[in-house]
Amino acid sequence: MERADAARNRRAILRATEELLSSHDLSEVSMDRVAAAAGVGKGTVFHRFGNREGLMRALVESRVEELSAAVESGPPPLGPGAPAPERLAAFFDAVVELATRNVKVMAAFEQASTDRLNNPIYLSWHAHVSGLIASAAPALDADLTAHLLLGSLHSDLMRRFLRTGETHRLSDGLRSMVAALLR
Amino acid sequence: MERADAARNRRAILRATEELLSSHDLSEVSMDRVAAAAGVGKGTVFHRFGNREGLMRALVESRVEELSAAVESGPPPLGPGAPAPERLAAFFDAVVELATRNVKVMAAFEQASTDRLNNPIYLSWHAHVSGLIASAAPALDADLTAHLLLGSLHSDLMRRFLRTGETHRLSDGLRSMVAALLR
DNA sequence: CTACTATATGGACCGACGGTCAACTTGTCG
DNA sequence: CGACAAGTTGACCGTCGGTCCATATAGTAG
Repeated sequence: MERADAARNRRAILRATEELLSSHDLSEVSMDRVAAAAGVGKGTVFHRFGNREGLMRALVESRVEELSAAVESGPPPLGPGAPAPERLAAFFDAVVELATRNVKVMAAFEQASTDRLNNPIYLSWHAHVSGLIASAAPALDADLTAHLLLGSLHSDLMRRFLRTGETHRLSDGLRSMVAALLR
Repeated sequence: MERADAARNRRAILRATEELLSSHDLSEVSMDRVAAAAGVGKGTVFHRFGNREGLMRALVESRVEELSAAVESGPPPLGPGAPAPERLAAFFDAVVELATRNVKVMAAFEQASTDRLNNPIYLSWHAHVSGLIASAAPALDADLTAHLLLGSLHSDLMRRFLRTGETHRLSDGLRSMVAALLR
């Protein structure tokens, strides 16, 4: 069990990080500043989250949970039940939507990651996409194709299209890419 | 004109960086170490290349020149003359080959870049790919599609497939992706 | 309420980093 | 050769992520 004060601080730190990220440039959000903004000592931040990557991952995870649940047991087409191509399209729509709503957080996590291909979030997304591709187009190299598709979704691109408000172009483009691959 | 000693130092620095990158982990290649390995003062490195990103860019540029020349005025299918779909396939083959032969350098540049979508190398590659897509498949969002394809080629993925010696899977996968899109 | 313990806390401290700068040296050219 | 532009240098700077341990406190058993 986590002590009550520890839980309170964890929430305060996550909230402070989020707030700093939304109002400042990524390079200005240091661990010291996070601690100060959360009103705790720097040691506490590291005690709770291990390191910068851990903090950013926790932040991303809090945003991703909902999507994971919807994918695993929500209604089609995102959840189980719909044909693979439709599930794929729905998944990428959802990811783009999620990512554009949280660009700053995603960028922070991306930058703090040492091992982008092996973090739990990427792994679960890759497993999902790869599985769907394998069942919809057995002739494809599903594992690799999933990597290629997910690789397209980096935060720089998100920012570019978010800045001009054209996030629909992103989803549309990905949709037609998926469609073309599965044809 | 660049003075003789300056030119000599420039070459020494580039050579030292390359050597350090190939024999050490990326995180161990600091500007101090580069200077020491090149046998020059730290100030010289910054005087020549501006900052870390500039140094890494110069290193990448030296590897990329040949490809650029081949694309602009070499023989088909890489150079002008061949149909757009074949030029595209040839281009991605060449980029994968180039990138796998220089993973460490590409990774170092990628990590040091503040602005991945706006550096000169990315810009020229994007212009090339985007132009070919536009002429081969006018119905596509060429600009975006080029970003998506190029986004797939990050150094983490390179490393993954290089480690197991399966770089051909990368080229094959990209080829079929391009083929599917232009079909 | 008290005593005890496991857990949490904070901030001084650390080594390393990228980057600057002013004093100094050296190549170049008339 | 002399003079000046160009290049060189490494001590120095502020900041960063991360550690450590003396101190404080929540939770619990008696």
